[in-house]
Amino acid sequence: MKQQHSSTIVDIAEELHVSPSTVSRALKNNPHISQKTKDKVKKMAQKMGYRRNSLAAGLRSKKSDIIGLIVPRVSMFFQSTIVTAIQNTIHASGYNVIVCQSNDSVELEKELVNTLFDSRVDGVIVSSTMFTEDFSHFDIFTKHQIPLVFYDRVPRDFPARIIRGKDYEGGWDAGNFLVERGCKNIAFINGLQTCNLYQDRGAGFIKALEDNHIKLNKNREFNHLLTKNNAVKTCEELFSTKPYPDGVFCANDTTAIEVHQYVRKLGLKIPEDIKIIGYSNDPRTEIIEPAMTSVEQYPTDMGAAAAKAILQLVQQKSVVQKQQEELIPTKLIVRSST
Amino acid sequence: MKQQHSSTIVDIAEELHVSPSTVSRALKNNPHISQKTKDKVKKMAQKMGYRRNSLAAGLRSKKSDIIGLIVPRVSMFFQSTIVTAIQNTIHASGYNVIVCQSNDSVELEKELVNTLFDSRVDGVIVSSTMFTEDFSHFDIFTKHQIPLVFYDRVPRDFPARIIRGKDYEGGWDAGNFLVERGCKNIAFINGLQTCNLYQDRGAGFIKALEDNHIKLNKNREFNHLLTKNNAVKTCEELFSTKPYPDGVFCANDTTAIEVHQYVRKLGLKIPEDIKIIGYSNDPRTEIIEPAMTSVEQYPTDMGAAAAKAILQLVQQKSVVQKQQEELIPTKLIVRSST
DNA sequence: TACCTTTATGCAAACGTTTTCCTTAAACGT
DNA sequence: ACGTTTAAGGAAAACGTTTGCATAAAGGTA
Repeated sequence: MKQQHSSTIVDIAEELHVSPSTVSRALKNNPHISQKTKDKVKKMAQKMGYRRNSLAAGLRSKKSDIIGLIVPRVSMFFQSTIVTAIQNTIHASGYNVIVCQSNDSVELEKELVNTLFDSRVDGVIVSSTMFTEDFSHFDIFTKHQIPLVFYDRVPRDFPARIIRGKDYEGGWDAGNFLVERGCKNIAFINGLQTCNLYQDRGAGFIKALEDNHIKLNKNREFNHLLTKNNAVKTCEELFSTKPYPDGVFCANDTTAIEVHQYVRKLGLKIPEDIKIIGYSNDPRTEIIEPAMTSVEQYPTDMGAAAAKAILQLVQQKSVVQKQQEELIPTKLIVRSST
Repeated sequence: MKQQHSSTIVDIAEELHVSPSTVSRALKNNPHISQKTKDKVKKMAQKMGYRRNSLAAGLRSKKSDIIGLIVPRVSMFFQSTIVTAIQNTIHASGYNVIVCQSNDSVELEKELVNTLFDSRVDGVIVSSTMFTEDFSHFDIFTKHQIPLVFYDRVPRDFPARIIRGKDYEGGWDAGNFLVERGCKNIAFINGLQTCNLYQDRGAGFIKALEDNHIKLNKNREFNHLLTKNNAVKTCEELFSTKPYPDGVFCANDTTAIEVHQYVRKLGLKIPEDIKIIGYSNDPRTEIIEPAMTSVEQYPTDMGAAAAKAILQLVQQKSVVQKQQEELIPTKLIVRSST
């Protein structure tokens, strides 16, 4: 009953009185093998419960049919949607994905890079941590000709394919829309400036205000980790003195939701007294009341684009020499909060 | 510049005029190697940019230090939280995790089982699809002595470690609480009966009503996939005739939220006219207004338990012969919706 | 001095494939 | 009837480690 030793290509060969090479070729539908032999081999493989050892195969052939994926965390809506899209696309092409979470830790990210390299993955897709400014730990892939694609959180300058959202435009749209809706006294809660996302969203937002001849008061602008706790602290500061702002743009939805809850507790009416815009179109934004205006990033499209990019590079075994960007549009989803 | 050929243990050996075995042992801190040699080897490895080939190592040593994880989808809050917990715990013990999504497809699940086996993972953690009733495709692991742990969506009878929530108790608490709050005319929207979760939540819920001498009207009980669309359809049926139910228990939060929105559009007041309870304590439940009562499942604890279980089995190389269950408690989080 | 341990290292096989280079026999063309 | 092509398959090396066994040197003991 207990079958300790899983059968190998050699076992099948012996059973059938053919050579191991014939078995290997037959299983891979090599044209040099007759149909009759192929059938015979496959039937026996089936019967003996043969399963190929991909470690051995990968060692010899120098490819694993595995794509590595490094993401900051799968528990964020945007990222988990992307992971799903990537996995579906890649699996449909016969490759497998191994998903690793960096937990937004640069140290862990470096470790994961090494682990993936050690596993000899055929290609890598990365959305870096929020704190990654030096991307040199990814050099090992380019140095060894392993295709590399970044998405969303990406380096400014790195010889790789880059898929990113139009964060500048997303920020601009948010800023412009607040002004259009009559906001004069605007606050802006942005993320850490170590990350391209927040640099771009911020630059776009501020440009929109400038374009409308509105200036952003310096003490109405915040740059910090966009967590619940930080959002509350910022609210305490922001609403410690009147006049209150009449419009707030938050560079992520978690923050926007906290602000929303805070100002309602304060007795302010949304959108009459204050308008709020978030970023990412998280499912919570349409549940909250009044529903929140937010910037849609089309994560499914972004994931599919990243997957297609890596597949293309892997299949044609080419490594890009210089940065090559692809942009995914954004769209302001207008709801009751504005 | 372009370093095509990554250096191997043999390269280091030649450089240092020692044997490959010495290098191998030195790198793994084998006690038979002198400290001097270890230092020398490690320094050279570093200098030459050596990275071990884990395919080769795994092939020879018959272990990969990789734990496979099969989950239905990472985009659900409960699951993504668990994945994170599992990954953190396992990584801390020096193993790596490869995450695979079955997308709730039994076919894909079978494929993933094979892929993981082919990669010779050291152990496997599984939360099955909602439709998996026949678990025999997992036999390959037990047959080859590869430890296996199921969590959340688990088989009724399978020789493996099982970590599951107290769904029966969770259901009972929900039922009992609705009665306590005065509901007489109760509706129950449950998931597909192919899945242990919904069988248990259902059985517990109904038992609670029985214990309170309340009977559940058959046309107030639904069993279907718990999607948004289905929730709306069920609402249309449920609220097509009066009297409306005065309490609803939904076996997941997505459904509870849809019901919530539906009855508010209908002009009913929550909780005065109707009370609603969901399951899983999804972040959306505390955002929605009024905030929703829901059953907390402690996904982080469940993930940690699953990870510890597999690590223990892998490290002592033991395979369990008969089902062995560990239960994670649940807790009814009472909010304004009741 | 002879013998036994201990310590540090080398040798070579083994892991299960894939792949390069051959061999053989049959089929083909003229 | 001859050389030439084609089809089918085998032999053996190779991929980069790990590991059981052997060995040499150094140290300890009687």
